[in-house]
Amino acid sequence: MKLATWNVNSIRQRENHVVRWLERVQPDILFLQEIKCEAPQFPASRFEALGYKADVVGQKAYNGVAALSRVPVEVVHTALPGVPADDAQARYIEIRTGGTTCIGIYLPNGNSGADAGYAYKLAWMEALRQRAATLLDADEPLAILGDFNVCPTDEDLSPGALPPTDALVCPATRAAYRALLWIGLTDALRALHPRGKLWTFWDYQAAAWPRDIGLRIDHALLSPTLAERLTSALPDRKERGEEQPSDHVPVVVEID
DNA sequence: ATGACTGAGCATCTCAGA
Repeated sequence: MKLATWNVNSIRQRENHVVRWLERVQPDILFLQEIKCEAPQFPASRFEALGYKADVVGQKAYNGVAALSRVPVEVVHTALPGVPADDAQARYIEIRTGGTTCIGIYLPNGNSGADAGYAYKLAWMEALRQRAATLLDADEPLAILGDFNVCPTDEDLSPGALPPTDALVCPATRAAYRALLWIGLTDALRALHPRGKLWTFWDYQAAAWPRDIGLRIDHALLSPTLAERLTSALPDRKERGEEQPSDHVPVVVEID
């Protein structure tokens, strides 16, 4: 099983990139983030032509997630259980394929909206931890992929790329990420590549890409039985060098 | 030489991203 996640920074701007990438990599499921449109504007037919069904959780202008699947899936949730029902932000999609639960997330950045914005990020992370714990208690396979907006350690960003107070790196954010690991999830990329740069994001500004100033903020977390069968896990750096790229690249994991 | 980005929207600027 090949699972992938990609923050595309507008699906309408990146439609052709995603089509070419699906043809090249052929994942079973690709989770998308920041599609930045509502479901009717999502170019589902382009992907259906390649054999991928689109399940879309959209909103106007901001956020928005989707799952493209070439295997049979059923949608279980389109919002994160435990987040207030009046939250209209499209950041979560939970699907099942066979007995495996796969979740795609776009975790709040936390740098905007002052104290309330950051509190929302932490509340969202705690709700995700509780949802994951519930699913792990059922002892069935679970994978969570997406843009977590967390650099888990100092090895996950170029030195000086962000101030230590930034919502992507500050201690409370990292503690909330570690809490996801403590309940039994495995960080797939670090499980196979414990050291070194594994950037998944390069800012558009300040020539970050040619200087290789990046962050690792897109992750794949696996339950124990999936982690035991993990055979590869890498960001696809090639995509950042394409014309008009997203600022994120895909992350791909393969499970035997 | 202290520079410098991208996208959506009701838009000629603001907000958000990270």
